[in-house]
Amino acid sequence: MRANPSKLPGMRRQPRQARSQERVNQILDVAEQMFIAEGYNATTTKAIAARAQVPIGSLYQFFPDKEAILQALATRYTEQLHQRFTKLHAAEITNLPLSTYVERVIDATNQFFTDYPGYHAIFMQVQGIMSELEAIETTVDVQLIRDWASYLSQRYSNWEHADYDAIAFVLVKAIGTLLWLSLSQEKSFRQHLVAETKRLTLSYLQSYFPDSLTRSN
Amino acid sequence: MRANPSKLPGMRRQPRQARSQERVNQILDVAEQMFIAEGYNATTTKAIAARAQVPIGSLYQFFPDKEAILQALATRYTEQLHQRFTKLHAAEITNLPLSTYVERVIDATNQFFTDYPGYHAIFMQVQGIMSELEAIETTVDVQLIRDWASYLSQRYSNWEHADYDAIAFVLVKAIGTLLWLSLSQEKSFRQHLVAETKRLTLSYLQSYFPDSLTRSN
Amino acid sequence: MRANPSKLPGMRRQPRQARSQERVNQILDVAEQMFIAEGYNATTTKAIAARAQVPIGSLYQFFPDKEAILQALATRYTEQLHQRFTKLHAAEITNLPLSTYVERVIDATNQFFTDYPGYHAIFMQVQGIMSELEAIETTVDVQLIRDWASYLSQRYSNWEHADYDAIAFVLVKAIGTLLWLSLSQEKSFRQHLVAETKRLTLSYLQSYFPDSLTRSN
Amino acid sequence: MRANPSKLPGMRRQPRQARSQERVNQILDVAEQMFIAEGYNATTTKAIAARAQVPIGSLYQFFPDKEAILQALATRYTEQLHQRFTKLHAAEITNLPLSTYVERVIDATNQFFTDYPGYHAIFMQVQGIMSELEAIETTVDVQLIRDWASYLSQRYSNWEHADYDAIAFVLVKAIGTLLWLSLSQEKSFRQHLVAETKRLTLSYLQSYFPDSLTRSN
DNA sequence: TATGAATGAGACTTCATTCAT
DNA sequence: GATGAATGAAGTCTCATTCAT
Repeated sequence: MRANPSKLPGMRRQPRQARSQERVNQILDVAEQMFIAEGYNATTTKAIAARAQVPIGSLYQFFPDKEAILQALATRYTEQLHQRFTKLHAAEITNLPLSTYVERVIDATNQFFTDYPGYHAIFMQVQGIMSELEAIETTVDVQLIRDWASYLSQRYSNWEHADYDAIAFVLVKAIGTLLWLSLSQEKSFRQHLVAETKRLTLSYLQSYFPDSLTRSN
Repeated sequence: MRANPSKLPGMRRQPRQARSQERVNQILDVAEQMFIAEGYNATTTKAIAARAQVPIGSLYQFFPDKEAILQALATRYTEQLHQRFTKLHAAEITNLPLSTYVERVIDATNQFFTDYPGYHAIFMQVQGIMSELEAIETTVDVQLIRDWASYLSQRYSNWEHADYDAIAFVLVKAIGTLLWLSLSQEKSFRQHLVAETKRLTLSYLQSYFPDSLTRSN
Repeated sequence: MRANPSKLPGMRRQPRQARSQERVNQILDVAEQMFIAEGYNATTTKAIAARAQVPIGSLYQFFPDKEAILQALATRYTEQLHQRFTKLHAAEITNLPLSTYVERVIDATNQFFTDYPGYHAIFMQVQGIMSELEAIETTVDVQLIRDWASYLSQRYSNWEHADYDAIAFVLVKAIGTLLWLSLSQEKSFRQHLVAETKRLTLSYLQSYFPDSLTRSN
Repeated sequence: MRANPSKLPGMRRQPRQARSQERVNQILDVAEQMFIAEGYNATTTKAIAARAQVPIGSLYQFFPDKEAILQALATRYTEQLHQRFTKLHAAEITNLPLSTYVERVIDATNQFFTDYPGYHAIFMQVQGIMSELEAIETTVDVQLIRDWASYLSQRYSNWEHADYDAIAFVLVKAIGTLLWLSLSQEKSFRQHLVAETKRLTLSYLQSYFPDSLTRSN
């Protein structure tokens, strides 16, 4: 159903030879590091090319402009996220208690942010850089929301009045933001934040179960 | 972009004369609009000065550099937010049911985003622009988190094992992100998102009440 | 733009195979269109190759560099002009009244400019592109001037003190310039210009006839 | 009736201070030389700035882009030409024999080309560079044609069926082209060309006098 | 103090030409 | 021979900031 995973949109030329593909990855890796370290605007195409050991002309043969590098990075993240989600839920789909499920999901997300520090770091900036609508479509989370909405609607098809898309949106964005922000907090506070994120998620999901009646303070 | 060797945070000079204060506000208003419309980087100091009808030289008397305008904008938001929070809670501190309280808070936050569209729009971009730690300190939310943590710890001092700072952090960031993102969604989905944000908040806070026991899926 | 160290004038290889000749013509046709439409400098060799459906590598087998394409174009024009001139004068050499001869020549020239709009359009630009002397030699008109001087010196060998080369030069350049410039004028003014060009030519040639005595204003 | 002569269109800023005006002239002088020597395209803005001893940034403060320099140069030529024409005809308007008038005009034009070698050299190239219509309006000759048409229509108001605009166009363009091209010819041929240009002009003008009847060859 | 002309490093991108396959 | 990916010097123009007036 998905497009060929190795087809990065925004790329000028589809490298067919190993050397080209290698170069594209070099460029992407370097760009990722530099975007994180210096910011998108402060990173020059010349510097990316230099650090990637690729002539600037070649860089522009693969990517029509600087923004296309960002696009390609986004696509790469999307693929990685989708894979992780699929793998996790393939295992998780069995009947685990909700609290355990939440635990696992948050931990996995946390791990993802550690493995790919650029994920949020880069795409926060991008909001104000790309043309508005494009940016929204580009937002890497879109695929993840789709995945999660699909999972929830299958697993908990009995929830009433549930808009699975909205729920998935809320989960992805809230968890994503909180865990990402937690990364730059002091260790002790960071742990609290992770714990609170789990509680937030759990209580939110629980609220959808029939026996979860309204309570007052 | 020449670096400023004597980098002073905030404003260079506290204008004491009415005309100066007026000019500073002019500049801030114009900068806010332009940062939203064009992005921080694409907005030139010259353009700000021109639209604000202030000579570029004068602009640089009030603000040591471009970033200082952002700082000043952040400060202004912080003050506005603090005021709103205080006003709201001054009234709200009376014993409203939690669900009503949540309702009011979310609606007020929503209103704030409508009144000050620059709030999130601008500070999302800024992450990658400012030096990392500085950016975090600058984040306007800091004051709001402080306010809310303080409020919660007074109001619900009986919660056990509660880290009010973490709770406030989670609330501010989750609510802020979700409502802000909801702004750019289609009306119908937007309304769902707001409703879900209320549910998220409510169930999270409820989870702190003693009678809120664990339930399985 | 790397200079070509072994600069060969004209074409690198005389294509002997039909396919090659076809490709060369394709290239020339496309180059002609693009030079007119976009200008010589704005037209890239890659674009010419692409539109001509010829690999860029092959283009460079036929033409040592971009300028050689211009040269080849010039040569092609020269041949076409020479043919037309010959054909016209083969018929015209009979004893037509001078006014009729002028009429026919101007009309034919006009037709040529319509048929080959690149003729002047391209070679005006070239002045500033090619090295000075080369440019002059390249000027396509050279052959035409030779043809005309030869014709005049045979037909009007009785003219005294006549420098047929200079006369032909004057005729070719004046007529060429005026008719070419007339092309971009409004229709009504254009017609006046053509008529004036005829008058200019006729009165100039008439001035060489013995009975054409000096008159005062 | 004409706009302020010191107002060069295409300029970004009207220099009010002596130093600025000096710089603009510096830039224009240097650009003129380089456009002649290397061609418009081969001349870089950086090189102009360097040779004019003006920072590149300042150059761009006076001229929005490279083409504006050409425009300014055109305007400068137009003014100079207009002045010369006016001066010459102020004296010439007295009743000189036509042949003498022609002699004087051609000689003066020749002198102009010697004094301002860039006049034709530059604007020949420009045809294919500027946007079409703009180029035509820009062409420096426009003012000269206007001047001459005006002069002729006053002096020879008795000519019948005469379109003074077309006549002036023909004269300016034919004389201009021939004399300019003569510059790059060998001395002896050059002299013939100048003589022929005079003959061309004289016989053309004479053809407008009543007693100038049609003659056959 | 107020002004705005001056500065120049550096950003992004292009393109004629080559040469390994 | 035929191909087209690779190359990198060089081009135009921007803009935050300063400082002489």
